[in-house]
Amino acid sequence: MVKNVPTSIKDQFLIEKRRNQMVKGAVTLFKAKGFHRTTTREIAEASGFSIGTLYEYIRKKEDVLFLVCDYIYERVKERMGQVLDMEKKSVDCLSDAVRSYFRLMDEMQDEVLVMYQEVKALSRDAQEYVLQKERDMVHMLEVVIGNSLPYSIAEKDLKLVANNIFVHGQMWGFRRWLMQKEFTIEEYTDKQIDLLFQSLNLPERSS
Amino acid sequence: MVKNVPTSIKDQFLIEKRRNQMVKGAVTLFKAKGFHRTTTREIAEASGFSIGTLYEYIRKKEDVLFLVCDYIYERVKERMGQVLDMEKKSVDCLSDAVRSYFRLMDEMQDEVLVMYQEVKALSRDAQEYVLQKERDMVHMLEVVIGNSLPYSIAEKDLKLVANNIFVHGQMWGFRRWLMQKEFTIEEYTDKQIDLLFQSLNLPERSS
Amino acid sequence: MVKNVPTSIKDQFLIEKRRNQMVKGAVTLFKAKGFHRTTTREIAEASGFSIGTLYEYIRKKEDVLFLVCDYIYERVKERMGQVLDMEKKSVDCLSDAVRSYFRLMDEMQDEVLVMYQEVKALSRDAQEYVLQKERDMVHMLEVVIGNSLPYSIAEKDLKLVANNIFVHGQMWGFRRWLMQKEFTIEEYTDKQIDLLFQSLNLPERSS
Amino acid sequence: MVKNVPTSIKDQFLIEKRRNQMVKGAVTLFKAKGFHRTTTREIAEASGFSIGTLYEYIRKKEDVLFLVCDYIYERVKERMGQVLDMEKKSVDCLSDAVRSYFRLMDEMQDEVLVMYQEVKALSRDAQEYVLQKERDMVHMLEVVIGNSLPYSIAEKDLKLVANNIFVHGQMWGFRRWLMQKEFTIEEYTDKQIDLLFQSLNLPERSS
DNA sequence: AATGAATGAGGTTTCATTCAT
DNA sequence: AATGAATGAAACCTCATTCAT
Repeated sequence: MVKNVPTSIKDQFLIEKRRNQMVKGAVTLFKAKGFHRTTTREIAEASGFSIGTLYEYIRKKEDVLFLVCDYIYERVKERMGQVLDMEKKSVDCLSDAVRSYFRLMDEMQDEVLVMYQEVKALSRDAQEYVLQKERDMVHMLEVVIGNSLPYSIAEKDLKLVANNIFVHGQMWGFRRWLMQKEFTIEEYTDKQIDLLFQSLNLPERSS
Repeated sequence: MVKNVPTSIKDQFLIEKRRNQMVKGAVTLFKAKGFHRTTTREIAEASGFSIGTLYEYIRKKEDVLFLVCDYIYERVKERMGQVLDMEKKSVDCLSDAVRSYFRLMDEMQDEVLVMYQEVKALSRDAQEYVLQKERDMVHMLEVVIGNSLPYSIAEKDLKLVANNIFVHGQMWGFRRWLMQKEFTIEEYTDKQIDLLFQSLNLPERSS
Repeated sequence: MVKNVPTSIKDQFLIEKRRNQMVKGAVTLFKAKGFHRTTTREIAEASGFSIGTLYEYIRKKEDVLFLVCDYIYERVKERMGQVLDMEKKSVDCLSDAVRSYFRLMDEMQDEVLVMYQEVKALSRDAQEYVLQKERDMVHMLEVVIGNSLPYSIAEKDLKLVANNIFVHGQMWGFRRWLMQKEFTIEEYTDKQIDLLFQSLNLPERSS
Repeated sequence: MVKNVPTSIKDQFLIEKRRNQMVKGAVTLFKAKGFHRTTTREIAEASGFSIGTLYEYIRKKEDVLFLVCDYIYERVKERMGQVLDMEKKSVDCLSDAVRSYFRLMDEMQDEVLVMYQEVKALSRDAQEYVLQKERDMVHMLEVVIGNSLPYSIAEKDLKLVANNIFVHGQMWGFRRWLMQKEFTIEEYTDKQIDLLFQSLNLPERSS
């Protein structure tokens, strides 16, 4: 399930460290100029090492983008996992999960925006990999919703609701110019949860 | 409000014709390879004329992308206008509008996908122009919703709901690999309208 | 049997002209620095046009080398053809052919040297193509020898003798530092023909 | 006359050992991909040590090629010396020498091919050195021929015949695709010796 | 109006070599 | 002696744009 980017470096710890530098530098650049307008030299510079060193840790420019995408999904999965681990299966759990997810999407706005706009620059393979990660995440939401509902719900409806929540979270980032002029992240979260609960016939949150 | 792409050609009719050829050819290419990976030569070829001729009708490659975006929004606005023109202000009007909008998003999937993935390649100016068009469209939805509701609703809630609907429509296209394996466009539309109506406390649709 | 190098130029006459410029420029450079040490920019400059233009007439640097090889073989085949066309089938015909071939190898020394040292830089495909041309040329020599001999000779012996002659011709060029200090091309030719005739038990040439 | 490649290692025995590893690995690689397409990293790996270590035993990549060429000539000279040492000066001696030389060329095919195709990648200095070795070897053949002939022969003719033999030997390797489909090494040797003897007016070999 | 040959800036990637450990 | 991470010059190639015909 893990797709490793080849490297000629042997020190695993160094790989980790350098690639983190890369992701950090690259996200800033991609956000500002997009993947295609960013040169590999700029990425190297922003990462704090030479172009030669950059290519010791990746094979192709595309690998940087893949690393960025991977980084995002790893973070999301980690966070979602924390919420899911909580064993209490109640309605509160759902609002907590959504709130948690939205907060993460707010924190990782830049990364999400970048990923949203640039995935299609990845190879078919990498796109498929990223898509699977997305499916996994939506599935996590499905589980939370399923656990939280006091009644049973059709599989398909579950899927749709989960997808809606998922997209609403990303939308906060990728439609920032439209949403963030109107709402704070708290307002946005509250209102979306209200709408969600209403559409699911759940009791008003006490908040 | 209209942003014209300069050209050295005098014959207005010819401009229209050639640019339609361009948009058609370009969308196919952009969908397949993305804006950056598509060359101007390919666009010219797909449009049925030479690279020299292409540059008689645009100034820069970016102009082609702009023309594509413009084309999409023109179509959406036109269609939404038709729905809005209907004077009856009832709940049915809302479901009709959403249904209509979703159907259009289904028809123009490719164009929407392209636009979604490539806007950031436009210049600030053009992006601002496109963003405004999007605001206009969301506003149209706000009007429809406002007109349809039997009760009054806060401005902010209206905006959020309109944005949700807008994104749900696009989501059908840009998350096609996830949605279209699960639903037909009719199912998707019905279910989303159901959820929408429930979240708005509107009576179940009869259909 | 012809392996065309793709180009984006449509004017056939122009292709011919530009490629001749290329071959001329490239041979000089390859002779001086070898294929790998010669840069595409140098080739473009030596050809009298820009790097961009160079790449309108070829796809890869390797194509230049292929064009050079092709040029040589075309020339040799043409010249050998002239000799072979002469219908008189006598011993003189053989010495004429060898003399003719050696003279050509002398004229095209640089090209032959280049080809000798650089064929292995070609792709498998191109190498196969070039090898076939070489087989063709050796076969032409076989025919001349066969026609000239007053007695019959085993197929294998014919092949060996033809190969020897062929290599002796090239050797004049690719071992120039050793041969050309010792002999003039006339001396070299005369002496090789003497040895050849003796080994074939043919009467001493009158010359 | 010996041209030493500088190194920072003191232990002479180690130098010898490591360089043998290098030559062995390098020949395989050069044969497969040519000198220029082979990277120093590959050479190091094929030699069984790290890139850092490689550079402890050579100064520049070219040194590896030089070492390979040197190795070949050392072997040839050694073998030819053995044959020459035999004091009997007869016609048999000539056919033995040729046979011996051809056998060596067969054994060292790969090395000879590599050297043939890559000498021009050496510096002027190294090329001059290698050329001198070649002159030495041709001269050894001249001596053998001179000793074997029952009549006197002009210096120039001697030189030419020696050169022909020399090239015929290498030709077995560098024209392998053409020769080795047609002949076994024994056939090839026999036939070439036949032709040689005939051209020198020597009696048919008994064998 | 239409064509397509020409241009060259600039992008990605490779790889010989160094040097601190 | 051995290692391998770091470097950056330099190579190949692409492609948006121009302009003479």
